[in-house]
Amino acid sequence: MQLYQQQQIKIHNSLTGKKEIFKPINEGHIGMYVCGPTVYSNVHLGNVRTFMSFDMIFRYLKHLGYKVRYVRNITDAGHLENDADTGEDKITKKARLEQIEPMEVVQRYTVDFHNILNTFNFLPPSIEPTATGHIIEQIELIKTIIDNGFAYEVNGSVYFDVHKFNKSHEYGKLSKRKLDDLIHNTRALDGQSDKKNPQDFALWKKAEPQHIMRWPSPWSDGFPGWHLECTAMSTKYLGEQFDIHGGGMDLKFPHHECEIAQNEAAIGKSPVNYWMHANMLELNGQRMSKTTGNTVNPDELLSGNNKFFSKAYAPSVIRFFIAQSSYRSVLDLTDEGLLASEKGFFRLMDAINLLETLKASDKSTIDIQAWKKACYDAMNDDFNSPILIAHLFDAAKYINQVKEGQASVTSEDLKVLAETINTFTFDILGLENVTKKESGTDKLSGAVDLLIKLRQEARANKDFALSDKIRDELAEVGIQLKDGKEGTTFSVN
RNA sequence: GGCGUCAUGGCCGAGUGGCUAGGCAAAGGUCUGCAAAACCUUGUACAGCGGUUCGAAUCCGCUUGACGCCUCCA
Repeated sequence: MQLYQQQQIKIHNSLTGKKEIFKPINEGHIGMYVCGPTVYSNVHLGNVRTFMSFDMIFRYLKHLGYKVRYVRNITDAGHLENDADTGEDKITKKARLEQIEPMEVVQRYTVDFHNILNTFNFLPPSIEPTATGHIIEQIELIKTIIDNGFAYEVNGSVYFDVHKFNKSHEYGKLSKRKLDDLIHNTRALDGQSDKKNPQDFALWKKAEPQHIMRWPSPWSDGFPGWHLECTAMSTKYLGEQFDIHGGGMDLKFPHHECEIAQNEAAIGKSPVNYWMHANMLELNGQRMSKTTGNTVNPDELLSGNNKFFSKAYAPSVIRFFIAQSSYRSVLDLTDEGLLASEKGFFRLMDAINLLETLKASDKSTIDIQAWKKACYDAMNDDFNSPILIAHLFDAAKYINQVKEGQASVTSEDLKVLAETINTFTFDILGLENVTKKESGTDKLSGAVDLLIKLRQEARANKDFALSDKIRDELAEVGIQLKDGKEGTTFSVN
């Protein structure tokens, strides 16, 4: 019996705008695709937030016993800079700017991306395919769409015929747009386009002579269009229809809309059962933007080397901060917010670290099974991590109460409590117990225990000058002493 | 201009047609040699204006404001 057979998940489906009971296509198996980064610059913090949300979702689904194939692509083929035919590939542009090979740019920023995600304790996806590794699949997909009559070739480029598609299908159903509205609101393009209609989008672009990234195709030496790679790779690894497709809110239109259109045009089926969109991350109440300077890189946030934040924050603190809001809400990144989360985070860690010191009684003063169920209920409700965290704090309070002798727990319940809180905090939220030192722990705690003992003696002798000196100077090097009923413990900040 | 999302206490941030979210901050108390930590107690919030309802902050309409997409962007 797997856990998922006892838990019923609800997911907010962008397609319907409602929370729906989640039912995978194949029982016990889940296919999940998330649009990955374009590796032409350092990974964006907002990007990290989105992937972190899906990392948590991936972790929870796995915890429930599902066999999850999680595919997150790397876009390394570059997207067009604009609609015009003179549009330059983003990656090519950067390469020229920096006088290096396109694939060198891709390599550098792919490594950066992985480094950042590792720092944040991400689980790797099951498959991380690259767009350049799937050119053949994309060409085959274009052929099929042309054969089905939904694309046309002009001067070596191939475009998706949105108007024709819309006659038999519903273009815009994900983003709730009507083609008529789009027609009336499309700006006039500068220069000439080969497209029949401005709403059409490229499946294949003929490469200009100076364009370095290019592949042969039946139509021209060129490169695939913006939206094609995700369709090709999701179909290849997850099948024509799969369970969950995620990404940032800003990808809803046109990117995801076009993915649906490509799938329906090629295969005749809508590819995804549950579309999930993570909301935006703001910095001090405003969208992050390189042009206005209102932006901070993940490594700058982690190092504290930036002008927005008063200090460096541990990766788990940032993770905790993000988990304290719902993935569907706009989240405002501020120094105050991070400071508040940091305090809460360490309070939670301190409580968890007290678990092994708790003494069991013959009676529990809370209903541990009800608490455990509440944790699952929170995550089952569209992965509501803020509610889960509220329950974790309830447990922290309970742990402290038991420690203080104001509450009690049976050894059986203590086991359930410890197991559950560890599972949700570390396995599912992906937090790391940073107050526990990995190496040198024994030596450090041996030394601090000695100081604690000396301080005890000083206090017994009423030599408070000495005892306070030990306490205060330890605090200065980041070691906080905590006097409790059972003696003194310490934590390292 | 079009489409969409959202407006919650000092701050952050959930949720809900009638019953405590939670965190941070604040105040009082317990403990302590004094502190810190921990625990206990306290705050009665839901943009404005109408409407539906026995009852709405929660549903509907309008107004105002913020944000996203419509052009690469998670």
